[in-house]
Amino acid sequence: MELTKDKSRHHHGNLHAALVEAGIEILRSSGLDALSLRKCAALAGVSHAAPAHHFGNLEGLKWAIAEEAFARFSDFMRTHAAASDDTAHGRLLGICRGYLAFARAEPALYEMIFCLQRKEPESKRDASTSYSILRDTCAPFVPPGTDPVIIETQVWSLVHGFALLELHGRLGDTPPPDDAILALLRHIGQEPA
Amino acid sequence: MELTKDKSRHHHGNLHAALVEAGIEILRSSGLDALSLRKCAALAGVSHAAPAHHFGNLEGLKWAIAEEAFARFSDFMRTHAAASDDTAHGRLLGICRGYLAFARAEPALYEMIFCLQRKEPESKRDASTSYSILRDTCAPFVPPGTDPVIIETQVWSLVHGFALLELHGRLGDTPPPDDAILALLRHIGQEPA
DNA sequence: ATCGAATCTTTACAGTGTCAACTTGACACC
DNA sequence: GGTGTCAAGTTGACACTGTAAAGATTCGAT
Repeated sequence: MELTKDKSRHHHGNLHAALVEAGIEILRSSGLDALSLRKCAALAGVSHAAPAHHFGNLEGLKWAIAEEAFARFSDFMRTHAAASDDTAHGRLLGICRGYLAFARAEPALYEMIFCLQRKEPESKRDASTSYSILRDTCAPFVPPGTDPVIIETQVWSLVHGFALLELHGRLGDTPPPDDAILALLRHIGQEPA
Repeated sequence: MELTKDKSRHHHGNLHAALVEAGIEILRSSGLDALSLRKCAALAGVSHAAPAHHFGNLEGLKWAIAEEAFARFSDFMRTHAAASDDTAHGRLLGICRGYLAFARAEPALYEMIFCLQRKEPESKRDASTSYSILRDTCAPFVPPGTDPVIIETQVWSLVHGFALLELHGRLGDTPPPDDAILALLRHIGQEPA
């Protein structure tokens, strides 16, 4: 059951990473509610109070896990963007499909990173790279004189809302297909007729 | 501190409603994480195990609170819709503004009702009336031959995503104004150019 | 080799959900 | 009136949680 053996040594060597990996494992197998400091400690083969020493508290551990999760999340979007048409619209649809694919592939991870209340500014290496993907992909659709944040927030809101509604079972047993929802993005940046 | 006095009687009389009200009070003052069976019991002036007798478990209590919350949520949407232009677009913007206003006025309540994982089909009287408001308001925008669920999900996703992103602090200190985001809805139901 | 600091363990405590057994009260029935 | 029955709450217990304090161990620099 333990991910790391070698209980001989007092010092673990790389406990930080081991605890993050244990947390991801628990999230995957048992969901967000099952994540606890003590279970991570047990899975890493370490005493129950060790995680607090590294991360301060449970929220600290969650942010550490989130940092790793954001990296995988960005990869998902990049991969799906590369598999789409090499046009502005194709790339936009691509990252949206990647976004939704990640939410379905790693629901607990997805829910954790986005439902985690941000109190301090996030570290440079996690969410900001995901956001820069969004920003770059949205750039061709920003009309002159418009704040890019508006376009980015429209896209993000639509995809994020859809992902969460489906994840929480609000869309019933047969949610509408992704592309039907994403079709709204064909009008992104257009002036109203 | 207790909401209900009269500790003389063994039977409370209306403990169900009292516990729901206590839960709402706790959500308002201390947020979603602070909600617990025991605190509700204490606030209602009753023993710690009484809530479980009524609601089975914590999730049962949450669903009971959600039922009341959905009613207030529907009122919010109706009120804001009535205060908007009496056109199809005006009503659509109205319920969206009501949606966002509720999320800001009662963030813990909002987060609870929508992040609660649905396991059994919801009871008839709660979320379905909120959804029928959405359905009725979206009806004028459904093109012939299109599944109405698609239009409804597009609207819901956009507003829900925006509300949650703002609530969780993902949009920074100065989120874009509501109407700038909702402007995307001017194209709802249109065929792509 | 030694000292200090970082790392992890041990112990302890309060709060949580949940269960089983018990008590109290209300109500119908004879 | 007495009685049985059942729902409504209480009490006590248990396992689990986060978190803090204090002790043990190991690493690293001097």
